[in-house]
Amino acid sequence: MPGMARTKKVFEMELLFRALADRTRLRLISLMGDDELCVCFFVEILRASQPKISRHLAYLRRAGVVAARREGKWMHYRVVEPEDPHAADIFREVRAWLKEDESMQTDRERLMMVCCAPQQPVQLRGAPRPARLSA
Amino acid sequence: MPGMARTKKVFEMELLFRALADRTRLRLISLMGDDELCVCFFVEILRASQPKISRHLAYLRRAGVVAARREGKWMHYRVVEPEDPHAADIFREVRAWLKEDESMQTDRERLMMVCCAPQQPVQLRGAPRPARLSA
DNA sequence: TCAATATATTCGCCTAAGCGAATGTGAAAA
DNA sequence: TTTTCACATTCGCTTAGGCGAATATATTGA
Repeated sequence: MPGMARTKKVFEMELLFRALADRTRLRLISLMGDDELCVCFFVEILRASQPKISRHLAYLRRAGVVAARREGKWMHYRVVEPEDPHAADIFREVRAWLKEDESMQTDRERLMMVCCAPQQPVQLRGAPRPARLSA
Repeated sequence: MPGMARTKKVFEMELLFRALADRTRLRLISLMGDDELCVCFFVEILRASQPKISRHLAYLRRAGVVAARREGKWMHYRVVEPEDPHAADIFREVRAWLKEDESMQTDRERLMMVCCAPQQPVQLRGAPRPARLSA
């Protein structure tokens, strides 16, 4: 039924924009960048409660914007490009925007500081560090 | 205070995405295209109640996505490009996406049919036709 | 001045969704 | 096997926002 497909496309647009319409979720997407990141880092950097972070990550997962991978006790989240080419274009623009935003840069700088510090904060002892930042 | 400015930017992102996170509002933006359009046409084409259309147009106006101009009894709405260059890029991508969406194309075809018809529907007698379509 | 027209706003109801607090779950460690 | 750790989910509450119905407002025409 072609009517269904049309409706579905617009629904996916709405889904994407709803996912992007929240400051916490924008910060999560910005922190992931092009790498995987462990949940405990989001909690540490955003200084938000763990359930709050988990709920927003679940929201992003349901919207198809991120994917999760389990590694032992830890969950790693990464950004997923939308299949629709237009959606992918828009999503790329959004991430470029986030890269230039000052408050998002501050978050990422804090992430670098935490990852590269000789001594991890108590919450993060033993947590798997993001690949690119730990090199 | 630089902290304010940072927060404001992200808030404007959220505002834009919330404005885009609704099917009716996407249809309104798509119908405006690059022209002004009179409210009565939105009501006619979307086959929605006049208060519903007005409320969504007010929402878009508050979000800074459209502007309104009065001409006698009629109100004309048009799309406004965001000031922020990244926001403008994203908004352009969204409108390009809308142009390629089938259901949005159907709306615009209906608009052309109504505007170019020799006899306007009862609701639209005397309504000012959009500039480019009435030529 | 009064009625008609085009549009905007308000009201009451309902759902989506945000938050903190508490609780559940799966994997590793003890 | 029990405990601990990392994370997910649920619950109760609150707000944003969508809708139809009714009403308000602004402009024009009679």
